[in-house]
Amino acid sequence: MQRLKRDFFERSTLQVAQELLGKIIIFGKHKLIINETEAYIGRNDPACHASRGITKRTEVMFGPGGFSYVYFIYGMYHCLNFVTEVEGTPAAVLIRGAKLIGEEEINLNGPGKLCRFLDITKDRHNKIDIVTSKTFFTADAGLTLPFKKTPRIGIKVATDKLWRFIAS
DNA sequence: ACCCCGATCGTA
DNA sequence: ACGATCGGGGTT
Repeated sequence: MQRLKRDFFERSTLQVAQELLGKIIIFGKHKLIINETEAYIGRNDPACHASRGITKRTEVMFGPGGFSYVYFIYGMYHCLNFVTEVEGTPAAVLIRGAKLIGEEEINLNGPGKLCRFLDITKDRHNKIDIVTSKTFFTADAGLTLPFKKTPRIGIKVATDKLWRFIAS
């Protein structure tokens, strides 16, 4: 198991989003395999929070890759992203689905469900450097999963982009 | 201070 | 197909 370093995240967001499939998230005592992701890329992607400029919420996306971006949505749910690209290029990969390893193999399909299960909140888990954290990080277990590309879910713009990647 | 909308989910 | 539920961000 090789921990993912800064240079893994500071690359093309589409590349990172695809390669994150099959990678491992270590979150405290939990281990999960990522099986669904979406890419949100910069100022010209109207679905990307960062396309409306830098705010308190989105500032982490403008920083270096390898940080968590956790936001609150619909008054009830949190969503987990990993920031990609180098500092100054705001982009991130939304973790839409993952499967627990070891313990009961629950499929956490949906970004809200994933965060609810792991009790991830923006107050505690936004802007964490997952390249250096000892309790929240990602790793390569040598697994590559075949996947399909589809439009992103739950957005009303840029639905022509096939930027959702789901293990198949 | 006010208003509209949202990278969701469970139920119908 | 729809409602729950409230923070974020833009506007006044």
